[in-house]
Amino acid sequence: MQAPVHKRDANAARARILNAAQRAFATTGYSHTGIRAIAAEAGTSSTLLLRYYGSKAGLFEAALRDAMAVDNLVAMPPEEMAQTLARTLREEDNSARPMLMMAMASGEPEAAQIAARVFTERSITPMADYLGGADGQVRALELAMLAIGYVFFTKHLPLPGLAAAQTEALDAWFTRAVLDVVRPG
Amino acid sequence: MQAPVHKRDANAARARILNAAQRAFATTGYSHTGIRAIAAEAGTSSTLLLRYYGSKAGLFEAALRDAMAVDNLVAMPPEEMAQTLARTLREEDNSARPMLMMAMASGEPEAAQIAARVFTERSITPMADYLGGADGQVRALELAMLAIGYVFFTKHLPLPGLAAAQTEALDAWFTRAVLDVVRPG
DNA sequence: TTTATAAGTTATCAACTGATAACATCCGCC
DNA sequence: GGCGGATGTTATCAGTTGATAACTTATAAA
Repeated sequence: MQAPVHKRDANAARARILNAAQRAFATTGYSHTGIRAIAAEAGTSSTLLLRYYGSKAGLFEAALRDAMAVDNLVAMPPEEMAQTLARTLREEDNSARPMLMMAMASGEPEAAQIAARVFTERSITPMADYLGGADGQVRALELAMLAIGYVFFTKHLPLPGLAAAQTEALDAWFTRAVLDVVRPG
Repeated sequence: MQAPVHKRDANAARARILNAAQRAFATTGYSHTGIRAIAAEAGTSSTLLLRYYGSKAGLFEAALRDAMAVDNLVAMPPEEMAQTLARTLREEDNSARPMLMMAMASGEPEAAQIAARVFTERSITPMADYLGGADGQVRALELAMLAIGYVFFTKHLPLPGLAAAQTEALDAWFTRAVLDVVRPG
């Protein structure tokens, strides 16, 4: 047999696969990302990937669930939370990754259903609890709409002719809109 | 040969194909919509479809370009325009169709590039001209972000546990946000 | 009436996809 | 020390996809 590149370590392999999947799904989309490509990037084979995660959809769910977390956000005071949410979504690609995965996968019926469920569990619900009140869930959804819209047109779709000055203005508008939702009135 | 269902009429066939494509792309997505399925729904064959539109991507571009138009909107006074934009996006499925097609197709590199180009030409630019001023384009993009976000979570992704009362509250917020962009200050 | 061409069909290809079966090998436990 | 399960690999399948070639038939102009 061909000498294995990595030492035998199932946990490490699982982690490598999960990481490769997150990157791939967020950049190439769902149906255009083959399990062979993910496995290759993780330095293993598609068969092993399937053994660990059951199916491509299972891997997608695991990858999305792992990437999506608002724990650090809901530990901050409201104003700081809003600022941080807007800033991380603007600057760090990793923060926008779950949103990108959702947007990318929303075209595939199977993946879209998974995305909706995971997003509700891991983002909407905790954020609604954090915002509190009778309209907590509605406001969490408003944040989700803003976030998807912003990520969609800044990171996801390569809009031709989007100048830097416009990006700055959009950033300012987005931050203001998030603040208005978090701290209404 | 089998008796043709329709009389020979190239224009009619083209139109049937375009219509079927718009419906299919907006509901099933891009990669999950086969040209065979579109052709069948149009009562013809995939070969004819390809002869008329060159390729699947070509058909997608034609369908999107045909569906996407803001002519009626930019003929209204601002306040009415905002109200109409929000209302049609809320109520009529046909109005949200271009947005759905964009959201669905954004996961496929090829289709996403087409969508970005067509959307810029047919929506962003005319809307920017309509809004006018130095920040016209930025405000047009803000509207686009709001629209995509709203459509995404109300029509596109089937979020489990989204009650009617919440939908109403979201509609109100969305309408208000659109108005704030169109008529700032 | 003849004929060129547009309109439409059937058959088929080559590539890729997710998934499965069968096989090889390393490592911990008794 | 050897045995069994976990870890990993290769080969292969069956289905689907977009696209093309080759073939028919209706229609409109000369």
